[in-house]
Amino acid sequence: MEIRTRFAPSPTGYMHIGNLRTALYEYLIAKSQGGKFILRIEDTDQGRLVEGATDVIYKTLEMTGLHHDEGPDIGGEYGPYIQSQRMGMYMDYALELVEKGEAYYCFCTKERLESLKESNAEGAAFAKYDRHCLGLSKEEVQAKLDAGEPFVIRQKMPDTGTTTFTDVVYGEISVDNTELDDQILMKADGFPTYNFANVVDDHLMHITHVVRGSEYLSSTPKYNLLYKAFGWEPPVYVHLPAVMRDAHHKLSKRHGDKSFEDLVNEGYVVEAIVNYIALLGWSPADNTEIFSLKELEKKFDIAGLSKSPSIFDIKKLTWMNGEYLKAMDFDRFYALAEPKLKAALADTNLDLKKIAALLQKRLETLNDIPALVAFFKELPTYDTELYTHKKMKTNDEIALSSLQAALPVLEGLSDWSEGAIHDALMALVGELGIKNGQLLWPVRTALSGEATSPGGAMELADILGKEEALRRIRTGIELLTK
RNA sequence: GGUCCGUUGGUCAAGGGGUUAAGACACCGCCCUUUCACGGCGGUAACGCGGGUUCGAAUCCCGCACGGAUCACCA
Repeated sequence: MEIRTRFAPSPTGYMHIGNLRTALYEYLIAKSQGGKFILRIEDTDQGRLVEGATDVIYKTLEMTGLHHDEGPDIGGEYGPYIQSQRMGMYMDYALELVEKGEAYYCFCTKERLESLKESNAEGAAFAKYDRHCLGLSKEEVQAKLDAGEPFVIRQKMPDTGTTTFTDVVYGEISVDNTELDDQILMKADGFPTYNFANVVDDHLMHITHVVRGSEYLSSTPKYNLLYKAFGWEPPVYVHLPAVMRDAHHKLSKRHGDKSFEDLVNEGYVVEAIVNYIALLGWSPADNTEIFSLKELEKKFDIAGLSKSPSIFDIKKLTWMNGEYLKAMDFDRFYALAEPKLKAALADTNLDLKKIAALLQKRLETLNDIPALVAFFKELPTYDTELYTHKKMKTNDEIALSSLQAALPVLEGLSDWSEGAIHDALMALVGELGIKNGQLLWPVRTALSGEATSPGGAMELADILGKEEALRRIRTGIELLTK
């Protein structure tokens, strides 16, 4: 049987990391078995509708490579794939259940339900519906219907026994049927409740594996009973532990946690984000950690899913991002870095590619670029203490004489290339009989004005160009002469 | 409160009766090096608690504690 999974997000305007991980696993469960991954937009919460929100979903799936096989934008056999366009069909299904005696009309007012809860007493937050309307005769129901009384349709739960289902990650779970409330299937406005619509949609779309957050674990018995009431084959359930911000809170946009697009804007590469979240709640049979989506499709196995929540660790993502940056070919890296470099180094004639090449092995995120390259544009004011470096065996005095010796040598260079600069400076080191660092550290410092820089003396001199490099060395000599 | 679920280093996690309890991130140290990085090598650090079962328990069972989820005419 072909595996079919679905991603059913609400269009909220951004892609939550937890949702993206759910989508990833749904995609992988299907694709690792040659199945289909379906997109269904659950937009029935009119109050939460956000302009352009569905585009965010399409765009995210596109960027991450989680291509769906069926969906609102590309169609498919079991549409429509937008829930708000399916609204007409649910009442018939609910009525079918009423026919079968698996559901019943309820005319109770909200006020009555309210008072029911209040009378429930002793701190118990939960009150089951008292089935006031279950005993209504056909005639009574018809009379109320004819009178135009508003109604809902409730699922009739079994009075006895237990409902058991097997979840792929959590194992066998049983619940006493007396725990189950006669939940509402159709609301008074004629629309289905989320739970009901979900079951009907999943069945109609031939979804074989329902993959969702573990918060649905406790309502799954009701889902299963619904399938049973219809005489439908229930799906395989795969409940996923939450992605947490810390030990006590789920990741949430409202509390300032980053969405997928936030991370992208902060300079994280899409592949690294996907790679990292794949590992939040799942681990491969071997010990590898870095893999592409394609590799994941081969490697993925439901057995590697874990039961306990995992905390999103931005530090590890950051490390992984650096790994991706280092591993990608230079052209791609340059394409990503160029906009940042251009912005940071506007109005200069610097060779951006050379700078990018220096940067590639030292970056963790693209957004680190501006701070790392600012000195190329303008020499920062710096303290001469920078010239003192224990390991390089330098101090102000040595730095001054080194810079003074280097100046004429560099001034006399006609070929201003990294190789030529290298040869000239190394020759000078030999001539002076000092250690490499005693010449090169002061030069690097004078050129950058920073304690650390992407690249050493020769590289910086080359990129800055003869005129600017010499100017900075003279500035260094001046500072040290005071 | 009822019900359901979870608990291995700071974090992600492997391991499912016998292990010196993997690996990765982070942190620390050393090496390499013209800085910083990269790279290499090494180090600190964990089975929530209490009972059982067993020759032997991180692993199986039962309690407990702690944490989370859920209990809408929301999705």
